[in-house]
Amino acid sequence: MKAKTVKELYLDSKELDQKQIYLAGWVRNNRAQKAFGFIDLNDGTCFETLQVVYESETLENFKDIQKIRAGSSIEITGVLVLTPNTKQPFEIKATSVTLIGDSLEDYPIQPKRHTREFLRDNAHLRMRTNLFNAVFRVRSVVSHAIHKFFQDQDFVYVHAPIITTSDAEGAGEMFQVTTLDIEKTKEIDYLKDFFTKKANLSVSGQLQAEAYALAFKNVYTFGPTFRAENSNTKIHASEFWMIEPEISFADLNDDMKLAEDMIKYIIADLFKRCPSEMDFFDKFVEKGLKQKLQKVLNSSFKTITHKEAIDTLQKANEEFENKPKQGEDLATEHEKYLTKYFDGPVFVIDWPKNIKAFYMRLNDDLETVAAMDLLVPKAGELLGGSQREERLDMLEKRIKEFSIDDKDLWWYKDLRKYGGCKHAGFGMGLERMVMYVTGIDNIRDVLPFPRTPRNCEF
RNA sequence: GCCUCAAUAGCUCAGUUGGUUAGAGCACAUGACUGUUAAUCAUGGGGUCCGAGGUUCGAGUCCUCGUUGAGGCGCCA
Repeated sequence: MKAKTVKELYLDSKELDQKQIYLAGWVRNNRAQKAFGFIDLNDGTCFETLQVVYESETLENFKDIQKIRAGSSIEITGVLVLTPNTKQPFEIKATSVTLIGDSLEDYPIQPKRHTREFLRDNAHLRMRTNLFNAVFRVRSVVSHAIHKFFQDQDFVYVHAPIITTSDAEGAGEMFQVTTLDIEKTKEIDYLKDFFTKKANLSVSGQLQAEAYALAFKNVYTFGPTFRAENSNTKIHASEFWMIEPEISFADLNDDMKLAEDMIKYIIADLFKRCPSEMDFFDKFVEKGLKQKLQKVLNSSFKTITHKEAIDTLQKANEEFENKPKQGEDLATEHEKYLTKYFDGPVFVIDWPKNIKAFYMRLNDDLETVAAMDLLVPKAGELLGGSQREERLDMLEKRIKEFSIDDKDLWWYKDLRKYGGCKHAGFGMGLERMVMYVTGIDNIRDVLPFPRTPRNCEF
């Protein structure tokens, strides 16, 4: 008999009524009574569990089945029975239950509430809980939705290099990559290192994506990103996944439109494909989550300039620890106020040129750059992007202003010499998107095995 | 990197002003129970009170240092 999955049973329960079923999975809970008992079985194919009923009359090994502990893997055959008057729409009346892999007495995942911290310490087991099962299925579905969104519009998926010798990306501290024996090397000579120069893990694939955009028109990257900052917050990790689309013959408005369309596409797809998971988050993680996301789907994102943002903050009847000032960066408390004030995602555009990266296009006021940050509650800066400086003379001027060593940027400047055009792009942290749509407020709980300062277990 | 807080049974926690043998619920084991669904009930086993030092007649409790974790800020996606 071909094995069924729990998901298939839920999809076809009416047709399968009274049919013999074979399937395998893991025991979430086992409630044994004198002459019968109930097993909640999850096989990983969907959020729901399947209730298996076993009875002493029909099962020779009834006494053994009663003792099967949570976490054990089992194989069962039985008859599907519709049960419209109970909590679950159907169940399986077992004709055989076989223990495949026992779960020892000290199994950490019990049918009870655990703290997120404890489950983080058990990252190899935590996806067996309702919460993390839902989180990591959603992470997968969001990733797929992102690919669909771009591929359906003929964007080319570019695998940006993970090792780079360019130090000019300017997006943060980098992890060094070397084959030198650092325990034995006293004076470091990079000419003797693997790449004959100092190499690091990439903090962004953007510069390389620009090169591909100027051949394929529209491209995106989607891959791991590494940041070595000693950053201890709920929204930072040392290893995370980033999506970086880059679009040619496009300006900042096109860029913002793309970001907004993408976010709405992801949310709509999630509602369609993960209704059980979204119900669970709405009920147990963030009350009102679904309504919040529904509202995002049905409204246009707000846009304000950096100057207007500071004005709003200065007029606010609120004591900020960091006083908002024109020409200066927004502090976390400012971002939080703005998202609350606008009650939804808000683009902040036209940032002072000195606090943004060298490659961002200078606006006609010569004071601001065509940059945008999309702020959302919980995840903070969900994505950030800009129109790129396509004018070679302006770019070189900006590189000088930032005192950047541009010897590694020759190829990047070439892109302005040979068929350059206006282009734009943004970078979105996948984890921040997953946080936003699930209501989970710690990035360590949306990464399969999170890497943060002092933590590289598993 | 800075600041604040925390660490007691496998898990979640209580533990009074420093005072006898450190408790509860869940989990686990044994038993009871004819429809449970975080089942229920009874009985039982289970402790390096984070580590090292110190104060004291006496430390889970007070002090110092360390480790780990959490929250906030900074940096960023």
